[in-house]
Amino acid sequence: MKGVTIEDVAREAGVSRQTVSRAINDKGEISPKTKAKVLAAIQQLGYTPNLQARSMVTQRTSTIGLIVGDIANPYFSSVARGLQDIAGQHGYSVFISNTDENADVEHQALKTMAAQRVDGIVLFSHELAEEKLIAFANTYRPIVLINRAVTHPNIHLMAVDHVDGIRQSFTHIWDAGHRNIGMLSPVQSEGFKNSRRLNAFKAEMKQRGLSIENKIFPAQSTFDGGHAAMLALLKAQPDVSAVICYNDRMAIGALQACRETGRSVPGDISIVGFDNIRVSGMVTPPLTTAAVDRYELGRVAVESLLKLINDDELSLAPRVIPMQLVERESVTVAPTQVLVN
Amino acid sequence: MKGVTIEDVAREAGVSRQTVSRAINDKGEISPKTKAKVLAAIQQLGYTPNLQARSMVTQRTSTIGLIVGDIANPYFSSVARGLQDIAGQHGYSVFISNTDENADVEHQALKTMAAQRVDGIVLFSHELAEEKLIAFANTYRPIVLINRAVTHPNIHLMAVDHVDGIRQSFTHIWDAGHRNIGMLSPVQSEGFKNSRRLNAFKAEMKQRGLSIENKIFPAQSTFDGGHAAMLALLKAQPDVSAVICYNDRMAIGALQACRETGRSVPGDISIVGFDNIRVSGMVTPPLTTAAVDRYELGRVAVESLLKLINDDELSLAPRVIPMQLVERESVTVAPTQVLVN
DNA sequence: GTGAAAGCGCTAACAT
DNA sequence: ATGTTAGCGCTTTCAC
Repeated sequence: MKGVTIEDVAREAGVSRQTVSRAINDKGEISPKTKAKVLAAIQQLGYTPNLQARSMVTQRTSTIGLIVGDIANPYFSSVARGLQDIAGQHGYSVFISNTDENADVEHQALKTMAAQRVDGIVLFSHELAEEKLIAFANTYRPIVLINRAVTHPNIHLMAVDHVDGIRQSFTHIWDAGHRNIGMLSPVQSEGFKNSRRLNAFKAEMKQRGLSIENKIFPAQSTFDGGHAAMLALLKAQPDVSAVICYNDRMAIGALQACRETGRSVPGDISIVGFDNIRVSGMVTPPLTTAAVDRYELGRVAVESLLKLINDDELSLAPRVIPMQLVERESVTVAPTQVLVN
Repeated sequence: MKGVTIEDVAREAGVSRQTVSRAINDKGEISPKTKAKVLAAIQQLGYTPNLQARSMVTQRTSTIGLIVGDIANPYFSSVARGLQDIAGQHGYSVFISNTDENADVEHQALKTMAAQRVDGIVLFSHELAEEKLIAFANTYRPIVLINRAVTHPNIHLMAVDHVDGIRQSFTHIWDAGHRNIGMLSPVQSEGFKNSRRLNAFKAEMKQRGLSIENKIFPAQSTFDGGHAAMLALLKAQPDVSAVICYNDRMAIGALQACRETGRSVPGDISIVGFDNIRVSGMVTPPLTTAAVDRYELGRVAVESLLKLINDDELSLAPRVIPMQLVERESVTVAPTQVLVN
């Protein structure tokens, strides 16, 4: 970087540094004439204000941090895009950091953002211990925390309504007449104790008087996992007529399992995914799935963050982001089902 | 942010600011005892060094910029991930900015990065006028420019070998006995004058003595575009036996077109994609396609960038990133072809 | 309307 | 081994 400073501009324009500063920031009175002179000098020297130096005095960096599990995951990258667009419109640059959902890495990412003095942080965190998150929030503000409930004055909560997503999916297949319903769920792990989606499924089943006995098949939440779990479900429940999957990757694996075992989707079995990943519209049959507008999520997250940044006292109520069911072709009415209700 | 500074730590530990600095940066002699004392004070106060302030004096921000077309595009997000991982290992944070391949936005992104005083920039740029890029490079260094040839001492060139990718694809289907070969290409536009992939295809055809007359069908480089172009190709060349597509999205659209018109892939027609996007392994049939290791690309790009950052004098020779053909199931030997050669 | 002085938080260079 | 001085590039405050 060529080291042209405000001093150089001042000399070139024959004014003081302050005058240059005034010309740049358009505040404080300055005669149009000198302003033009300064601007010309800036142009000629190719001067770019040093934001770092500015932030030393303004205590604002015009920078925000986004911490995600993995930017290569389309879910996060869409959120990132929405966030960046709005941030950019407001003159903010954004740092992005990946955690792979590892507690230590999450902690480290937070510290780095703080060291960079970002003006605010949008955080996806599953693994970092609550007390550490709170300890951090005690020294930093504001944080927009997504899909996790940690109460703290410096943390603004925002969550996608997964429960409602499952409810919509369930209602959709229920209304199509399905009664023998299964679910492909993830395996419960250390850092993943309670799946809101699984619990929502259980609640829906219970509410309709359906037993969940032998209806829930856990596996890795991947294509292969979905494939294996579907095979298991098919074996245990040959008559299953509709399956709700934890996510689209599992659903696509399930599609594959159906194909291999000679079942037609949705002819023999209806399948519903969750997430609406890019592939979902391209598989055969195109997948019906519950979706969040991820770009919108990113947008909403920064907008709140920006408000929080601009008002130290502000505290926002937790915000719920709705889901919608994207109806494609993997669900149809139950074939020869006797409607019980 | 709680404003605890090096001064506070110094007071707490009963030493000078400089001593605190020494304890933090582990350089310059310092007695283990005082160092421990300082570290304790840091711990107690929850002090985080202000990187902005540090960079004012070191003239280094520990920050790099990545400018891509669209982070929501899996291609770029994978590159980003590779880049971030390596950058992170070296203590660098990364700013990411999207351009949507718009010249003005690209220019703006560059200026913003410069204003943030990032230590280096990895740039994907198609649209920015060459003279503007050069003008920028005159004031900023280093830049790693990917997939575009602009010669400048401050710009290090890095390009994926698309020509070789097409060559491999072509050779693959040629060796499988195909002779009636078509291509689905993008439409030539303002900012997109010469497709290296299309030119490579033409070259391969010519070299084998094949005419390109009525064999190249342009469309939007999307799923729908591929679908439409394939329909057109099928109409013009009912006997086409293999098709090379500009990218996987077009290839998947082509798959769909084949399905609709009752052609089996690869039974009747072999199809080759380009890019190896995530979906490609999941469609039916799984797509044979030319791939770059995108994570690797990001990795290699930062590694060069870091070298350049650490040596003002260094200048690196242009670097070519190889492609590999990922052989899946959309290509098979030509059915009833008379081998001419 | 413009300039001079002070200082943001830190480290490099030079004392001690 | 530790402290003191100066200054990075900018804006804020207060003179003029």
